[in-house]
Amino acid sequence: MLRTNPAFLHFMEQFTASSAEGEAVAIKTFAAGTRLIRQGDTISHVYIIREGITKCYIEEDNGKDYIFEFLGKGEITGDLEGIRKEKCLCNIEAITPVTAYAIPHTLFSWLLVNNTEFNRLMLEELVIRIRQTCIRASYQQLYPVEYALLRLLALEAEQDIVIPKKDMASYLGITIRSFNRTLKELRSKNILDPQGMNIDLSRKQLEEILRRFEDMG
Amino acid sequence: MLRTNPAFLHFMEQFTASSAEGEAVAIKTFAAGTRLIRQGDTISHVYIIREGITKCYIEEDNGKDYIFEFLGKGEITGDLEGIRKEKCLCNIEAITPVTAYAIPHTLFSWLLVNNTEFNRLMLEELVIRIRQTCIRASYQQLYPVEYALLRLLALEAEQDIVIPKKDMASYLGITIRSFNRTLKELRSKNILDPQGMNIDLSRKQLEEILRRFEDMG
DNA sequence: TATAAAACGGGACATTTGTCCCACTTCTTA
DNA sequence: TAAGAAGTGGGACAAATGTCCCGTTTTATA
Repeated sequence: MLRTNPAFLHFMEQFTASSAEGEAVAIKTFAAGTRLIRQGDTISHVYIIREGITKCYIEEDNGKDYIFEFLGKGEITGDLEGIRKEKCLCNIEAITPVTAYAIPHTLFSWLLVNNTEFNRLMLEELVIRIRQTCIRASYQQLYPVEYALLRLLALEAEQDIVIPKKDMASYLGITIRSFNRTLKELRSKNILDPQGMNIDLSRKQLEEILRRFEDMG
Repeated sequence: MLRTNPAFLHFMEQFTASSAEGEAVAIKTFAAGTRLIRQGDTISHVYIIREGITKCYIEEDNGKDYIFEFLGKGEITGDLEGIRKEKCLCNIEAITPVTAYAIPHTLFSWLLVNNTEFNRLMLEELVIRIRQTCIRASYQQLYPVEYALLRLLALEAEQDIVIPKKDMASYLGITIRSFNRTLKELRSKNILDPQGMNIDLSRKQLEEILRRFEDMG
């Protein structure tokens, strides 16, 4: 759920410090709640997050949001639009204060062609993104919400970040009402702790429950 | 829904015809119903479809399928696994007889590094795939099935291909029962023709109906 | 051509999810 | 500190979707 890319971050640190072209890279800061990128806009920079957490989401015309990922250190965004000049697909919104490298499209394109390492990092990043998006789209479509919610809470516990409830619901593509209802059911089954939304099981027990969903739906 | 990539196909035709390295590329044929790639396998080739149509889908442990795309001429598959050596994410199954270029991973990697055009084509392909997957995941999650079904039927009419009902349902991530029910509702609203599943509206009328969904859900 | 196998279409019912609404808390800020 | 705004949690009902099942039609094949 919170993607990071240490290799990309490391590359940028090196690149800005040691290369002449690195001077074209600016560092921008964004307050929590502001957007790095606005869906539908045409942009001229690619961002690589240096610090902070953002959410990447589509706002549908009916007013609902669908969050794809939370992006942290080293994640790149605006890259799709840098590679194929199209309007921005998603909103990228800071949910904590964010600082990011801003790379002009000209430099971005130049790096893709002239820097093998950068090109490689970009390819791998795109591949990871496709894999994760596909895996999630599939199980959110084919398993009950309870299953997806448990997986989400497990991830949240591993990385210890706190995501607003509203955003978790949007990540699952459901309403807050459904989200709350499912939480309550999990509590009544003693899978979550009585008040909060923490998983009240050992890793092993959790896996056993997830497996049960998978064995027969 | 049926993705194709003429530029990729064209590249392969040129490459196999004119380059020495092209000799490493084999042409394989697959009967309808057989798989080019099996989910979970480790593979050593990338395929580019020369002729025919395949479906790209994940089989979940609970027995349900989720189809991401139907892939036609010029589409590449096995590329994710060629870039990052991981187990296959999806099944690729021929739904018509298929012939495809089979490119060994060694050559694939070599092309990515040494052939700027190929690298470029690959980047663009990945970007397109991400965009489409994201867009679809979002609206399938946030709009009623009726909306997604209409969009699907509109696409099917444009390209004129026939997809089995079972597969259309899997593409939408729903059961055949729900699929039939929705068809019936659309017929009773005179949006589809009385017997079949063809859209019985002008392009304009259809867009009007889709817009209504988008304006308020 | 006869028969089995597969696809099709839909009724009846259960489950899941959304919508609407309200009471209660918490947070702003005038 | 009071008043309004925003967030929380959940009841009641409506709508959407899945499950199970059965009779019909189409397709494949012996």
